[in-house]
Amino acid sequence: MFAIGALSKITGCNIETIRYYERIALIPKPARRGRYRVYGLEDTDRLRFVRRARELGFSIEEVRTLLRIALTQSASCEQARMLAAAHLADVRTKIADLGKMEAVLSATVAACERDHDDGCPVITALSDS
Amino acid sequence: MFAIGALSKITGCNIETIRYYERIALIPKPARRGRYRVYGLEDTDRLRFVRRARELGFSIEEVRTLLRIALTQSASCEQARMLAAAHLADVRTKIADLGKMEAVLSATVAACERDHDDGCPVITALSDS
DNA sequence: CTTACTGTCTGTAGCAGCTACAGACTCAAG
DNA sequence: CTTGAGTCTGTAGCTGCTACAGACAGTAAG
Repeated sequence: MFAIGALSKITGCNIETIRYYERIALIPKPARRGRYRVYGLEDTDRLRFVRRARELGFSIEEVRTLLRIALTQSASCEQARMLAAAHLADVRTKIADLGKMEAVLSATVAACERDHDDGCPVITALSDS
Repeated sequence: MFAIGALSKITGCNIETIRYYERIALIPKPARRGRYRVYGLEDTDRLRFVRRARELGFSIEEVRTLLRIALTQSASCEQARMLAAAHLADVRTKIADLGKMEAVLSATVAACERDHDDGCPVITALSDS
């Protein structure tokens, strides 16, 4: 049994964020010793789950769903896979979008390093009609 | 000279967004005919500039700086390049982060498609200590 | 001329997902 | 007894829009 600061250190999750997750009921309200929150191993596991899912880019609502799936006995694998697959597609789209940005940016920066005599290529790239 | 709806269509920028950009002084306050905003070609150029910069992922503050650079005679190429290069690095970091997510996600989804007999791999990946 | 419709106006509130206070309190060590 | 670290609640802020509500302007058809 430990306080919020310890939980924060263990999980690498900001104290304010932990309280935020509690407020939005992503993690359950913990027991109290006096007015202080006290946590146990289950809380650690749960928060770690949340944090990992967040690190993989799942939205809060998706994490909520994943938790629901994880906590039911009948652990609906199908549902979890669907969710993860949809999110994966999302991530791939984002990578593609960023890839396009990267291409344009690196080209313009390179052009700017080569010749910035008649107008900055960076500015030109944004101004061209 | 045209109204905000036309500007929106020309630039592909949402009406509400145009007004938002005006409010935060990213674009100048346009002339008015009665209470209606009227725009000209300069406004179109400026908004296009903003929109392009945003599409390349520059933040509002970065766009502001880019505009300042673009609008000064002495068009500091160096500054623009620095900004773009910094942003490029940022984009690359994001791509790398998303790439890591993608790897984990695709691996787990694939595992889940293969065998979901003893526990869903998706859920397990999030739960493992 | 009236009616209807479309476009525009201002102002404010909401979204995600935190983060950052202020100001009060509790508790253990020195 | 004091000091410092940790914790508490509650609220406001961040980015970059987006979505209303409720009013008004301008045009076209009947």
